[in-house]
Amino acid sequence: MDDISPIRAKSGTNQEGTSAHNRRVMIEALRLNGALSRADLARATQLTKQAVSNIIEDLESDGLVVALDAVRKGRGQPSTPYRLVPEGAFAIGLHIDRHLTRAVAVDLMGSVLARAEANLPFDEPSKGVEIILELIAGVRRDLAGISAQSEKRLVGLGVAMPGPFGLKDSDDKWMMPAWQKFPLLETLAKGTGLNVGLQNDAAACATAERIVGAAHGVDHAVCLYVGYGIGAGLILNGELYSGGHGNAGEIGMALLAPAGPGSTPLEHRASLASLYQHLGLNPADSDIYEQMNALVLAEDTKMMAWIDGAAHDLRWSVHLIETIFDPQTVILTSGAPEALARRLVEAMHPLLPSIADRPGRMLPRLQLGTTDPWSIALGAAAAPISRAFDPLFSAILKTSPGAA
Amino acid sequence: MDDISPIRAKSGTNQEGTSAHNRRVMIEALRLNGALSRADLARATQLTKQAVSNIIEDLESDGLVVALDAVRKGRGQPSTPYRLVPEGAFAIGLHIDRHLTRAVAVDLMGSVLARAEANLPFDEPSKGVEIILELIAGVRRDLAGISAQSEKRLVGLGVAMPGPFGLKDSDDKWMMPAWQKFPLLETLAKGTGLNVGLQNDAAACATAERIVGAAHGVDHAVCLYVGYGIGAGLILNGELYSGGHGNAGEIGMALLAPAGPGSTPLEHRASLASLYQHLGLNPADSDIYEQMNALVLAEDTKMMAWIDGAAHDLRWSVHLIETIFDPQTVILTSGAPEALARRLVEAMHPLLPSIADRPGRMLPRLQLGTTDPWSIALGAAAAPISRAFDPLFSAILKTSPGAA
DNA sequence: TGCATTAAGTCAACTCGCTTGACTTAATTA
DNA sequence: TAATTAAGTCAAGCGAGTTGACTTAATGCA
Repeated sequence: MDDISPIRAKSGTNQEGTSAHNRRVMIEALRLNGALSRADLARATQLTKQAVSNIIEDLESDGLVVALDAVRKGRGQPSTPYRLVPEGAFAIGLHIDRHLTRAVAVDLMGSVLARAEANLPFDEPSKGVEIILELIAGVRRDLAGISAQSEKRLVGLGVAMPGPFGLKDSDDKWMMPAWQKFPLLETLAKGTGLNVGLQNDAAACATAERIVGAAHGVDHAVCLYVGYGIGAGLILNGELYSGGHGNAGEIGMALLAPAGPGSTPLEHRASLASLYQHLGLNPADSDIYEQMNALVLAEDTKMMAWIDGAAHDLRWSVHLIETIFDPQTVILTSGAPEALARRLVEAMHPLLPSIADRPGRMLPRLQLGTTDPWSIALGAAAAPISRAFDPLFSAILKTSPGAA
Repeated sequence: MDDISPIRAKSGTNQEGTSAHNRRVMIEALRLNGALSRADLARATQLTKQAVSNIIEDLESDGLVVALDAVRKGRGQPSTPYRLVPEGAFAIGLHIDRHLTRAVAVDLMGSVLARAEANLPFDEPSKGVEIILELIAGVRRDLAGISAQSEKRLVGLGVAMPGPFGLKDSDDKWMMPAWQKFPLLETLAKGTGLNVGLQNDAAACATAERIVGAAHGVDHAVCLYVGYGIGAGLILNGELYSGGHGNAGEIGMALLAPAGPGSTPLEHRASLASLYQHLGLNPADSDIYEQMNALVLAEDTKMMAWIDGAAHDLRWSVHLIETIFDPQTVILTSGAPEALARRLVEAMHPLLPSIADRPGRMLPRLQLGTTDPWSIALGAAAAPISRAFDPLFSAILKTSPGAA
């Protein structure tokens, strides 16, 4: 953000930027529409048939798209649809949580091809990094067994971990203080030789919903993630928004009232950490997931009470989010078992009135997203893919580091 | 957003898009840095000297920039700095409020060159539009007296009025129901022959702060506007964010608590409307501004009580905004007298803790912005200028309607 | 059966805007 | 006075989308 030079200016662009943008537009169009012919693409992108032909030829020789069988649909020469090749690119995603870390390998379409997990020492990042590097190496080996070209086509490593990042030194047990100070990204970049990017867990969840979930093709969506903490992933104008310092959406610390006894952080009321505390569960238990599921299915009184309490605050969070962002939809995702997340969404209804309560809505105001515990790692992996292949403003600029 | 064609895709770009982007980058660089030589611009934008030379030549012949005297600064040939020409473009801004409407003409630098105001019938838009068209015509005449080329260089008409827009039919007295239904933009477009754009008052305020105020050159800022209602103008990634349906930032309807007795819209506690009600003032009084000012200067008990109450809720609003957006700064602007706004900002301190409370901050967490009652009209006028001259993603696309 | 119609896709020449590298201009410094 | 440094220009080059004519291959109608 802060330039070394005192002159502030955006970067210019040239034909390379044009070409990069158009390639990305093609890829996005194929991702959103499944398969399209060159003529379809030309109409949709407003480029000429010839320009599209050249770009598709390039993409095909790069192994990113393939032709399908020609289809006859009425008069005229049959069209040849093209679709993305899943094996056209791969990425590694890493999800670091308090007690556990997960790594996945995904392809261009966001399918998970390999996965691995391991326990993580909460307070010893230097040991933890070794475990992580081993985990990543394992996933890479698995991936290499699936596609011989995987290493060449690996576009990066995405890391997701609980935020917020870069605050004052803090010993807040909600965060992971030892990890906050450790030079994680540099170490991982050295250890893997890959481009490394970081986002918080909620942002990763939103990225996952955008590539393969409920936010696919939606340009304005907010993804509420109820994990150990709670956060919101913001998709604004079709891009993830990270704020001035990368901490946008870190609503766990949001106070529920301006002052007085109700002035509690949201995280203390509506997060799995608060649930564990309420129920006296130990988050380090290996069967914690099953314990929660059983309690929900049994309609355990204390569980139901927590759900009602959390729903009360989440309902209002949705109201505030709608009021502030005017999104097309809000998606609730969670690291909790699906039955629990479903009960939570049900308990949040009826929603509070807001500007989202408008005529002619296409999407529901609130929907249940994924509850797959691997989805954050998936979202982390989707981030480098998105950086490399989605049409972004930054991708046209001369300083753009991304490749496509 | 919703295409007629079932195929969804972004538009491609070509050399025209490249050129348009680079022109805009030059203009923005000159706006942010005052005056720069071609060599400076080449370094800042990462374009070649030659490319910059050609673009500057074009801009000069278009009357958008002029050369200043050459400056010697060390070895080498002296550089010739260029600066923007204020008379390079003009725009009209219109601020429609409940009882009053204001029109201004501004130049490329955002200086107000002409202004006019009139009372407006609250319930009769068809009569109101005639008044408005007359007002605009008057401002245009004044502008033509200042610059002979003004008509040729008029890039558009920006309209700001209280939102939210496009909701269910409502007779909420806080809104302007008759105006919501009236085809205002079409009528104004026909009546003036100009491109017309609409934003809500808080967004206009943020646009004004960005072009000539505290948000100049800041890419992540939120502008709280305390007017008859209350709203937030969101500047994210250097662009105004409007949400999925143009109502982002309409926080007046945000409930202050999830349920129960405290569940009041923010607008009922922290807006000038609530102040008028609290003090028993009549907003239609012509000297309402002076009345408020006198009460603040006299430290009137009821006034101070309102300030304390509003500050209580606003302090918390700032906390939530910081938590959700992670902006570089929050700017409080108001249609109230400066003394009142200043007291309000003072009463909001100390601010609540949030992620904005970080080490190494450059900008204050909260600052007082403009209290000029004309600033919304100014912001409305700045919008078409921004659309036409700022580097925007949409400006590189083939469908881009803006001119530069 | 045969020909007009329609649409996908290609060919080759063109244009536009940035790039390249050498060159000119004009100042400072030794 | 000559070397050095930096701004800015010149002219050829190149890459990517555009243009318009052409080819290919279906359908539909007589």
